[in-house]
Amino acid sequence: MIFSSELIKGTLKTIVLKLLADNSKMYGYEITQRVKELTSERIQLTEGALYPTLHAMEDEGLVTTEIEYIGKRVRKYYKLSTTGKARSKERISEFADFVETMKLLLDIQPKTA
Amino acid sequence: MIFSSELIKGTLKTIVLKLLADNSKMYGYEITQRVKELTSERIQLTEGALYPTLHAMEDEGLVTTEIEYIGKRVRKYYKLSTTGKARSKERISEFADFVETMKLLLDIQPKTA
DNA sequence: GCGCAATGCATTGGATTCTTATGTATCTTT
DNA sequence: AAAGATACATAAGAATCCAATGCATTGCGC
Repeated sequence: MIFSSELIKGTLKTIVLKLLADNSKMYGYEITQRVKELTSERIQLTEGALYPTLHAMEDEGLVTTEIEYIGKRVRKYYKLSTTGKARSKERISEFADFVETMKLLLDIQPKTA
Repeated sequence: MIFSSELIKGTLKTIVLKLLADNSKMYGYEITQRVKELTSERIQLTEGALYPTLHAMEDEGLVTTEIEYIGKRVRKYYKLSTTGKARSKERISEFADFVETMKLLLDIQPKTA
């Protein structure tokens, strides 16, 4: 089951920030694959959404980039700046709070694992 | 702290469906106030977002409406149709699954209450 | 009784965000 | 040699939400 894209809206930046916080550097395609893998294919980032977001994050100063060549193929790595690391923590904790609020609102019971 | 509207995106319909599932009938303004109250002001639905959504839900057959007059003032009640009730359950459970997936992805620890 | 805040409906313009489609190029597998 | 995976990118359009605005009624304070 793939989540309706409606739900995922607004979480893309948070997801990217988290992955970059855990991995010193990643490139765009790698991010899409990692998310697919980590979520058992339930969240699929499209490149049309991801690249503009990464560029915006660069403009905002949240990430820096470096180009590598794998053979003749270009690979553009992104890594978090200091600001980006702080932003990452902020967004994740904001999401956590949001989830708690939504759970109360929707009467969602904690999973008995 | 008010959640960044970015996060709330995509959850509006789910919230409305849940409130209508719990209350046999509600009107627009009441929904905005109830959400504000239930979330300690952290989620504030704007009317510009809510009314178009309610109208869309009516077109989709998820809700039916009835007009009441309080004095001379119009009040438009919304109630869930059978389809709407089913949709409500679907959306809430989808959100619950989404949250679990995101928690894994973001390494969010369950709150020790 | 007058003004302001609250109640209650609604629409519009704009911003933001994502999707779909397309484009280019290289590398790997069959 | 073709097909699929890797890897970048943009552009047009849809969807969704926000801020602003408008109208009308009701209640409260002074």
